[in-house]
Amino acid sequence: MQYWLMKSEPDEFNIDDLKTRPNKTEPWDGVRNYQARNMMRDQMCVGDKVFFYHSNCEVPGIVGIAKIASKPYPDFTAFDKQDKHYDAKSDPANPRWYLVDVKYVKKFKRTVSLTELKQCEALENMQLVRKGNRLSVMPVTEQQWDFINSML
DNA sequence: GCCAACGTTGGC
DNA sequence: GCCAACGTTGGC
Repeated sequence: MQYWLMKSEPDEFNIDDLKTRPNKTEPWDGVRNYQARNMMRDQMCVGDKVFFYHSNCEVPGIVGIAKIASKPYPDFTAFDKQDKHYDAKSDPANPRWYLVDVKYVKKFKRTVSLTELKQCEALENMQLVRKGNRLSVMPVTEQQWDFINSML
């Protein structure tokens, strides 16, 4: 089993939205970055655990835990002309973009803020705290996972 | 294959 | 709202 961190802008889709979805599950659509896609398409397995991260907001940070709830499958929003994430170059016969379903596990009692994460020596190699990092999906090591859970 | 121009992300 | 960092595009 692997661990991940996935970012979402809370104005668009936050952890409470995930919790109130049918079956507490939502397709993680709209990722249009190849590195992030490769991780979802090639590495994610059902049952992998995910830190749910709120970005581009008042207090950016990790707000809870989710898990991977489906195998990777083509991102259907790329085929929908009405959709904000429509991509004419994604051919349904040979899809360019993939996603997985993500299911709610729990919300932390408090947000573990980015500021706080940056202050931890144990996390200095984490991609998230590196300058200029813009990846919306990234791997987390078991050590990092355990450490962050111990910060609560 | 280089690289300038442009668009996006996301912290602050 | 600003802007640094980074990814993508497209001319050459």
